[in-house]
Amino acid sequence: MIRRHLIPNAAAKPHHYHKPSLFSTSPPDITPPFIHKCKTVSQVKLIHGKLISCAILTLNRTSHLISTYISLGCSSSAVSLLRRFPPSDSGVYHWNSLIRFYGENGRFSESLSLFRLMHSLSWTPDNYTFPFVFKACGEISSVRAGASAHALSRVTGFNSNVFVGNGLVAMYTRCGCLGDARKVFDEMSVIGVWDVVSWNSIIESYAKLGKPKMAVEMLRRMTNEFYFRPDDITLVNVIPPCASLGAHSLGKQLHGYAIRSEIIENMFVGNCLVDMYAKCGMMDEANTVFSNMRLKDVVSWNVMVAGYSEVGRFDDVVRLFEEMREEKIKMDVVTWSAAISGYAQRGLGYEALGVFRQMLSSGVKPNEVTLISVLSGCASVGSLMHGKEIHCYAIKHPIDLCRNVHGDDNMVINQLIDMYAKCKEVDTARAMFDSVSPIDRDVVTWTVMIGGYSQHGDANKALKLFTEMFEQTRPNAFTISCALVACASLAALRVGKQIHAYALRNQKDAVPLFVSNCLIDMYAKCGDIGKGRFVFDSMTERNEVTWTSLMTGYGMHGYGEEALGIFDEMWKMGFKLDGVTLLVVLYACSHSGMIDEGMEYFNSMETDFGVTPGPEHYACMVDLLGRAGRLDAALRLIEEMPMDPPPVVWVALLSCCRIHRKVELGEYAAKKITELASNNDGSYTLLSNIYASTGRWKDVARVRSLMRHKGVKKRPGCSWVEGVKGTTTFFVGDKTHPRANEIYQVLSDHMQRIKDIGYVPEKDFALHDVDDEEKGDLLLDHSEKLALAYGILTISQGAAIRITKNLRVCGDCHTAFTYISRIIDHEIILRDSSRFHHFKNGMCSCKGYW
DNA sequence: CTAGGGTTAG
Repeated sequence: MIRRHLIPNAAAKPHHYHKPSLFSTSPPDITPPFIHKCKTVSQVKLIHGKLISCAILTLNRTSHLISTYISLGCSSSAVSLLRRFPPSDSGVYHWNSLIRFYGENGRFSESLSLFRLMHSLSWTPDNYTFPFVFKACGEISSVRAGASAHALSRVTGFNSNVFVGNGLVAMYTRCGCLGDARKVFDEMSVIGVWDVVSWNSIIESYAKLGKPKMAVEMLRRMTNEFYFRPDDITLVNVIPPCASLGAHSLGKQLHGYAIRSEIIENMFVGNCLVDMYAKCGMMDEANTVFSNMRLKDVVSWNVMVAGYSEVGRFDDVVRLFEEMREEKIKMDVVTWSAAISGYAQRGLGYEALGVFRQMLSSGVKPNEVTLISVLSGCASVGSLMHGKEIHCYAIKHPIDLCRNVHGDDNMVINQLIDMYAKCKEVDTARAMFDSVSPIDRDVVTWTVMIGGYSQHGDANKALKLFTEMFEQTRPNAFTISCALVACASLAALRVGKQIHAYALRNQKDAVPLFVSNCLIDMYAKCGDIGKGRFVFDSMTERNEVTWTSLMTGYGMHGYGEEALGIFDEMWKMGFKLDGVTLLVVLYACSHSGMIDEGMEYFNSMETDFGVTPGPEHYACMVDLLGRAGRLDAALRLIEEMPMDPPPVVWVALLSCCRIHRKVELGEYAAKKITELASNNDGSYTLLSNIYASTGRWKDVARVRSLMRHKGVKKRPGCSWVEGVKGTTTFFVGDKTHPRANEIYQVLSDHMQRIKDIGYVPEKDFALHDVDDEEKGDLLLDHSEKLALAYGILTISQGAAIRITKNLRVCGDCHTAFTYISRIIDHEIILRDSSRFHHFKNGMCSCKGYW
């Protein structure tokens, strides 16, 4: 009390202080504006100390001190000052400032700690406190803290404040609690405190938490029932839901409203509109909005790029990309990632890699999305080396293989598994798959591995994994289609049917188009083209792949007319016909012996369909002509090729030489294959068989020894037959089956019976797999014959016997099967590496073209 | 002294 009136001693002034003016005066001059001029904490502390020593620390002065401390970020001093005072209404302001200060600096946990401290010191938060607190809870996604603050706001009666209510809705949204957000929103209506922000917040809730329909519905109620005028934030919240719903007419209305209300000037609204039109595939409209935007940022460009990329207008993607460079738009990680992914998705893997390098040199840091994009580029071109490089990059840089930008996904590791599998390193892929603990595997992890096995590894392993998967998770449409591909390659009709049934049982809406396409392919490759047609007929939507799949099916079953019919229809319907379509047509002609038609299509490829023939088309034509015995024409075609003939073309010629026993031409073709440094195991076997068929045994021995010398391994032929209890596989001369004796007995019985009706073994095929002289009974050993015998033994009368062979069927077996089909009560459906043969009543559907 | 915003992927 006495010291209060003491005058500060001027001599106490610290000599090192550079602004003596502050201290050259007496206490009454230390006024608030003066204190606020302090630029450093130490200045404030000096004044603080002075005031204490003068005992003139009034509440009023303290208040200015506290706010100065807070504004300078020295919250500890502010807190220690606040703790000295009993709670008061005016003091709450300082707590609010403190809590806000931490929030503004992203220190949300500390913000909440202060709130708890304040509460424990018996201060009562007010309507300003809660919004800061809820914001902090939302930012750290803590429903616990949020809900307890919510409870406190009820106790204090501040929950009827519109700011508090809006803060709550936002908080629950950020915590992912849509129900709670909606509850708060509804409670607010009871006390009638809604404002535009409340509506914006609840719309945002639905938009962010995956309920676009409800977001749109809330917009309707906001405008139609409660007559609120949407503002720029409303539009930014509701246009993305329109985009994801494909609701372009509502989007257009909002666009119109934005123009009338001049909200269109807001760049964010513009970006949303561009994105909405782009996602609805309306690139012209998107471009109009984009061009009319006065202010654009990198996002405006990004959404345009993404839009063009989505609809496959890749030239426009590149154009925009170049324009961005010219206009010096600073590209961000999204721009680069989108460009990389655009290239990768078009199969332009090396271009994708090039863009990735440019990105690195531009200094923009790649993120998870960038890496998966560039990895998919590596996968698309099968570049293992680059893929490994990216893998190393991911390890060396702070990129979490098991986290995406949202922190909840295995994107990078899944993409790595996919990349390794597509680069034919299936075992490496599997090792990575195994390194992900089962609990962390998601449906994509399983799908890429199953897809890897079904396309580049062992389809049996794919199906095994598919079964294992059910222990942990359920397949999606992508998984299903991968499994169907595996069934198709194994001709596993039974499993294929089960998967088809599963897809039908578990469909939410319709079976997706691409799954149906896989089904057609699966049924066709499993020998049931009728069921493939059934799937085709029951589809409500078809694309070029659908039509091509059915056409391929008809082609490989020898239904040339039907295949050509499909092709004509496709053409009439205006489908884009590409190299693949044409190749399928040519093969259909080849498999049905339609030489003239094939020639006609081939000759008019460029003029009528605008497709330049590639090496595969030439190979197919060589096959077509050669098979028909027109080997000279085939050779002429090769010589007329505008490019250097690749090995496939010569292999096709060689295999025709085998059929027609043309030794010299065969040798010529084989020489070409060797010159092209292609160690094709099939070509050696073919050549050796040509020599064998003409009795040139020394040459046979020479080729065999050459193969041994060069380490060329002949792929072992094997056949499998689908039975009730699963699939049984036979190799050449296989005696490992428990019922081997019975199988051989059945086989020799049948062989004897067909000899009686005119079958003569074609001995030269015996050399297919052996190199000793015992040619006699060896024909009996062929895997397809063993499979057939097993089928006769186990499959019920009248049912088809379905056999699949990994190589081309041997000529003698083909003849034998034709005879056997006369004496057994089964249709024999044989799939070899090139097509289907349906043997029935002494006829084969291939009519000799195989 | 108070709350709310866009884009990229398998």
